[in-house]
Amino acid sequence: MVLDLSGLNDAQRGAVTAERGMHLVIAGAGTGKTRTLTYRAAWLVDQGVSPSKILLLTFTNKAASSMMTQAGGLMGPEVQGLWGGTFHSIANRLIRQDGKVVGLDTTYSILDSEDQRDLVRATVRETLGKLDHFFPAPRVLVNIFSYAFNRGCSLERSLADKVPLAVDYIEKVESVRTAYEERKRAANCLDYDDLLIYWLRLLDDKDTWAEMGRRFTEVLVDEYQDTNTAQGEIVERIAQANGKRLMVVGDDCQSIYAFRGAHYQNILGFQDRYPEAKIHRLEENYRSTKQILDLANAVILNNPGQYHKTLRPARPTHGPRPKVQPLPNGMGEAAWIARQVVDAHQAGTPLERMAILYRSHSHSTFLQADLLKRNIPYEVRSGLRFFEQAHVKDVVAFLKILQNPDDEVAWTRVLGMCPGVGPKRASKVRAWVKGEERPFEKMADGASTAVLPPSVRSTWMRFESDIADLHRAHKNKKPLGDLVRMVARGVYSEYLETKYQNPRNRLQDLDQLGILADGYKTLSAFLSELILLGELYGTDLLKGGTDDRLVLSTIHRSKGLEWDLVWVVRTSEDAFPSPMGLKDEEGEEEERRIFYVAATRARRQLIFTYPLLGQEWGGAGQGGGGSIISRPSRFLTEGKDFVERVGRTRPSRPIW
DNA sequence: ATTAGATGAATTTTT
DNA sequence: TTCATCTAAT
Repeated sequence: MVLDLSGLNDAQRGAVTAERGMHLVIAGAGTGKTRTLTYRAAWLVDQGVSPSKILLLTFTNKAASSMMTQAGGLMGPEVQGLWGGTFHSIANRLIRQDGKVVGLDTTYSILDSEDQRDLVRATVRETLGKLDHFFPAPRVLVNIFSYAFNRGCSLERSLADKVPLAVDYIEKVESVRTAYEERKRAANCLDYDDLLIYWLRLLDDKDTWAEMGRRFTEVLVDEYQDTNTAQGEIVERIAQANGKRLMVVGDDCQSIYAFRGAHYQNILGFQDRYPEAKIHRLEENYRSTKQILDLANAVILNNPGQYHKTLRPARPTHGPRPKVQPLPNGMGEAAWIARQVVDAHQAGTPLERMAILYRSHSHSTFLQADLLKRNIPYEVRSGLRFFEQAHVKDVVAFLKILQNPDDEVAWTRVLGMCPGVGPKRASKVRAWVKGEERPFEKMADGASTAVLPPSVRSTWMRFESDIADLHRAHKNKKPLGDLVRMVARGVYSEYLETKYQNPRNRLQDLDQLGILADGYKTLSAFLSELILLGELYGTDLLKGGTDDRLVLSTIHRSKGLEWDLVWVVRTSEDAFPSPMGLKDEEGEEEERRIFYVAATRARRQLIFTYPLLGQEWGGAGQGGGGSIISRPSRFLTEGKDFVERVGRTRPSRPIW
């Protein structure tokens, strides 16, 4: 393979062909970050490094998949050998393989955030009983635990940061965490953070640490500004083991995951920690017009602590100034944008080159309703993922108990589907399972019904026999898709029909799930990837038909992507910056970075809209809530010299 | 003793 | 739309 580097600019080429060692690439939005990183990987292979010795890490799945696609374009089939993915998915691959070294039972299940919440809820109920109203909700507790780990700080600090009103509960919160950890261990379940914890444990072990250094002679990290303390530590320990061969790429201005413990100090401090590291700067922007970059640069300048780089357009591209359009209300906003989309489409821009972005998923509801009404094909990249839909999780729960019979969360879910069985009776059956040597074999004879009252025995018996059949099919190495189909056609189908109003659509999803499952060799690989790569499915697999679809996405999930036309909705003071985000000191700066990310997604045209009437809370029903006149977002005010405001609908009222 | 159904409240961002 | 708690029914 001879790699053609002529398409790169000097700065990019410098980074790509730099001698092997420690490198920090500071790269603004649209400057070819991922390109540089994938060329680097291809260049290393060109230099004789085996692809299987290169570890490419990113923070999100989308970034990982676009990186692997690009790398595949450069190096062809050799890309197969590359170790590329998110921190969590790589962690899973490594500890499934070697977890035994650190005392892990490698048939573990992975908990998603809903599972975590359920388990925490059960733990709270059992350890604390009744609580007063101000004790943090399970969902919040999960956040607090996770934030403490990802930031590497104490639980108390985390609690004070996230829920200052609840600091007095610290002891109770601590006891819940202890009990939760214990419960996970008993159920042989790992949550997202545990995946990283066990990777760190592997690195604690001298031998596996050294082995890891030999295994990955080159480490490349994308979106480094989004790494948190734990991830930063993983990267650095591997680098210490492999003779400091590490390249990290990032943009401190695009650090938007502080709520998860990411800190752009990680990237700012890199030079201090590694004085020998070589710094590369990419400032030539290949994406946007000058008018868009001017706005982005002007707004981010209001963040004092940021590395100041000015994005320059690589080519002299000009276009219209970004526009600001106030509209009467949320529905008007949606309708106006939809009309613009239609116009642009008729003028020749494919839908897939346009996107509508928003701060929070809830801002998309009016848009979805309007697009549906007009028959405009769209794809939503926020909210529930394929895997997170209740019916998919239901079926997956059946499969999870086959892989890991100790999985309390999955058992509880399955048991809860049986009428007459709630939390209490479920725990009796779980206790029975734990006590049996071969629970599945015994279930074929209806053995577990003994612990239930007579009234529910016959119903549960049918669940039992389904589970026993599944177990047998799995032992006989039936294709994984068959297992999915067995569940979907068994007792579960009755549950599905009664529980959900749209059973037909859901059954179609389950067909897709079966097809997806057929592509995997092992149950464990299927289950892990479903959870860890969840967002990659759903949209791609399910909505057949046209490929030309408009994208609706949260700004967070839009990172790293680009479109010709971008609308950013709800850019009013009451929605963006998000009121929630302004709680602490650094909140405003983070919101400003989010705004920066949104603006720099656009290639040719950028349009901000906001509703003059504030959020309508309860929908159509109660007319109580919002008749407050909104003001445009402070970020638009900061960039007012670089935007054009159009269609003032309230001439008497000064908008700026 | 448990569960199921109803009522009232709340809502950022991701692995 | 989803979540927690209260109350009625089994």
